[in-house]
Amino acid sequence: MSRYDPAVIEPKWQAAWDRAGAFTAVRDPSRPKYYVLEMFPYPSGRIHMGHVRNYTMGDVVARYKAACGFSVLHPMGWDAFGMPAENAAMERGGHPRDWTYGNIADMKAQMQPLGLSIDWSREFATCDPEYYGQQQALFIDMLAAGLITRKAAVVNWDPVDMTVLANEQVIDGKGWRSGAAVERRELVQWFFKISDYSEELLSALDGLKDWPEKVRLMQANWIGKSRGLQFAFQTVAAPAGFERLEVYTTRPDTLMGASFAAISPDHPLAKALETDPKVAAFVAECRKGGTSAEEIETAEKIGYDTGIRVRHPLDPAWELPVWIANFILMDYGTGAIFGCPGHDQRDFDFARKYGLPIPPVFVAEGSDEAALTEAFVPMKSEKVRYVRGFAGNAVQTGDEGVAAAIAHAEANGYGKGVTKFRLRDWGLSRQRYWGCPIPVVHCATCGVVPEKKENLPVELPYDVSFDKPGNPLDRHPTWAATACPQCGAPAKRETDTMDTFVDSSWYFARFTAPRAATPTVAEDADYWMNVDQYIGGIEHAILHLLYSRFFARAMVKTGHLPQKAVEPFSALFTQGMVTHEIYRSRDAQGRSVYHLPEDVLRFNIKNEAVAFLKVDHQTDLSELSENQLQDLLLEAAGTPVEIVPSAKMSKSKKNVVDPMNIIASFGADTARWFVMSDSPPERDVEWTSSGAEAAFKHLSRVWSLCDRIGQMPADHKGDGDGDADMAKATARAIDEVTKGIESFAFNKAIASLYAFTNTLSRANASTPVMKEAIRTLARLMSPMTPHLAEEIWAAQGGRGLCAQAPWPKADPALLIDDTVTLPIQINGKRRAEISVPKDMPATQVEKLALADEDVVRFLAGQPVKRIIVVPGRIINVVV
RNA sequence: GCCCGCGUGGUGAAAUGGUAGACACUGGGGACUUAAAAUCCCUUGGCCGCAAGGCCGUGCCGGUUCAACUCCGGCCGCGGGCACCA
Repeated sequence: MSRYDPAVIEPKWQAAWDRAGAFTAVRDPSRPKYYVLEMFPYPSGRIHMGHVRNYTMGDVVARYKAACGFSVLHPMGWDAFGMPAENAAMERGGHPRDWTYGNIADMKAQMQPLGLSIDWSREFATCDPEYYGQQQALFIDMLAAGLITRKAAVVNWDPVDMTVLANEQVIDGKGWRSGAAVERRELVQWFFKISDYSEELLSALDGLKDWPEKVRLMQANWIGKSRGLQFAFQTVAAPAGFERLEVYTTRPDTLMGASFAAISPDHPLAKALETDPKVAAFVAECRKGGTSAEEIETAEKIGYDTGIRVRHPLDPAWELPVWIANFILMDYGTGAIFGCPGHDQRDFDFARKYGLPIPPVFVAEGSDEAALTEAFVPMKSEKVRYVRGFAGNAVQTGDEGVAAAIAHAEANGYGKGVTKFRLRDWGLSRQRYWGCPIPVVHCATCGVVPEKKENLPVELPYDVSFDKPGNPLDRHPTWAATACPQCGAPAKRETDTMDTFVDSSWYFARFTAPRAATPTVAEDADYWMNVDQYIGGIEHAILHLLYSRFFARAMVKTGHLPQKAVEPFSALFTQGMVTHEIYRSRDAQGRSVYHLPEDVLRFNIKNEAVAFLKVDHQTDLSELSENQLQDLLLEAAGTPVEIVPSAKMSKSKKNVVDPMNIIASFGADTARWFVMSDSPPERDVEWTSSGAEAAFKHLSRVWSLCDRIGQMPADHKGDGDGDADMAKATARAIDEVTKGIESFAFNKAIASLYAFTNTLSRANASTPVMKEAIRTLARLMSPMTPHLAEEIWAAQGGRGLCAQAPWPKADPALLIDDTVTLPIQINGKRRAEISVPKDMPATQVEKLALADEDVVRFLAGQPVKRIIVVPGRIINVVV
């Protein structure tokens, strides 16, 4: 009997696929197409288990769809611009370009042994000038189409390094390198006008039927459409030009609960007041810290009473103080609010802190007015009783109250109902080197002028240094010097580069014609778009996917994509992470020390997991049995390590498993089989070494089963029903695996394959039926374990490559059982079961059930109140 | 702080209103073996019981239903995102 040796068979079949050009995508109008895409990776240099899982999922779909007769496009590329390359250059020397291309080569070499059905001829990296040059062409067209603008934006400013920091570079309000307190500072930046599409991006979500509901919800909340009231307060004692203070509120029904007005520290009025040193000091205090919403919203709420007053719109005699407050965002609404502490927790906390009144506007229906200990914020759909209402009924829902308040304001001319969106324009300027240069020129006479398309790409210079902080492009001696594309006078290039989200917002379109001299080619985009199945991490649920949806619209508008591609991803699947338990010990100071799984010996004693460090043993551990090892370790009391529950694999916790080690020990098919089995793909999967071994054992069992069937005498006859049973089991396996793959329930498809393999290995059917069954098994396994499937296919007389064989079809007649087993519940608890013909009428089933001896015993003569028969499902007897 | 998820045996999970624990891992027992490894077979939610069988059980509390892991309300815990990480 031969041994299952993936190291031999895997390279062999990969070479065979290559020779056959099995995965080269060809535009074939006679066949339906299928475009499957996994989110392309950042080239960190090492693939990890998350990549293996992501690409295996895509590969299962790609191979399955190819078997179903589709012309499949399954490309791969590299999201290659970004900060890590610059950080590496700063920390270790070298150049971002060399670092990146080196990593791409390393990662590609690690991906190839997985046997993925990728069309590598379409590969590109976003840092290829060929790619980003086309991105610059897109930018120029978008600029001409009015989709891009320039305005001020707030950035994290490191006052010591004199540079802009990314949010992740701001740690506890301090710059990660300098340690200096970060400030918020305004800078003029380029923006994509994504907010022009707010309504469109929101309403089109309804059409994305094959997207997870949670992603659509997150995007809808992010876009944040709200209906509210905008009105102006008349100010008292405000500087000239600030006679009115515009505010926006989504709860105008709480207007009578106003106890103060508050403006953002970035509000023009706050700026006007900065001539007062006390205001200037307060505003400076507010600007400390980073720009992230998390940081701003969790910071302690502080305020400054400006001394200015505003008149309440419903009672000019009623004056409210105007505060500057750090939690008011200039980007949202008008940058000014009225505070209603009774019904907003932030306003409540603020009012408490500064001793402002907290009047309730409404109370729960049936309650009386009482002093509040926290803000009362019921759902807007809930009915409440207004004790300080001014519009609509005394008892009404919040929604009704809001509508009535807007109507009241409009009728009385002090405000109007407006719709606002939370979505802001997309700032794309980055003051960094390793990104796509923004293709514009600043000319003293012509102003900002786009570069001519024939001068593209505007290429990054290679001779840059990373010895100082700041943007190397900005301090390059010659690069920025150019001629104005309009007047020809000496002019300066834009030295900002683009956000890397731009690169990933259209790569899926570029894959349809990756070498074209234009961003896309109409015939290719027409044939291949849209992406039929997009697969990636839930962490991209909002930004990447929203930006791509915007870009698709922009590309339609500028003629680079057909109208049908406005929603570029027809179906989306978000997969979970790969996790691993963590091994931790403590050093002399009690600090955590983490250990790699490969340095730890882990086993179970009576279902109790224990782990020890593999250290300092003179004996060669590999020669000992597990029992001997247990004895040895327990006796020697090797350093025990604590097993910490699983978390996402990360370098800092050292809970990483290198896919290359797994492939070296067990082969790619085992790694692929394991990541697809057990856990549902949208959930996190726990990597366990025992699980990987079990996967390998199972594949070895399939291998020896194939061997055994191959050696069966040709004239072997099975048991009486052996052939019929095998045919039924085969049909069921085809049906279940097909449904599993179609519904992204790969774990269930694999469970069916386990069951089918068990049936097959215990079956006694005739030789031709057994051979047919194992060929079907090979076909069904091939999306998950393509190399093993080819080997079995070839051994059992399959024609051509398994990878190019059609998907098996189940005979529907074999899927139907003649009799069904019906559980019988008494008062909802299962007490008995009966077997009946599948189409027996309910009345007859009822009689049979009540006559069942277990049922009679349980009922013990009690009268039956009701009996429910769900055909083919269950019977419930109520007494 | 805000938005979105998730929570079922010792473990990964299955069941999406209808028999809770399919399929696996681990553990326990057995066969084979001089012995071990490998392989194969049986068993494996908890409690009570000699057994037949019974009771309990899907993070916690409450509700809807003939019937709830599944739907609704509230809480707890964990994870993802929050616009310059990708």
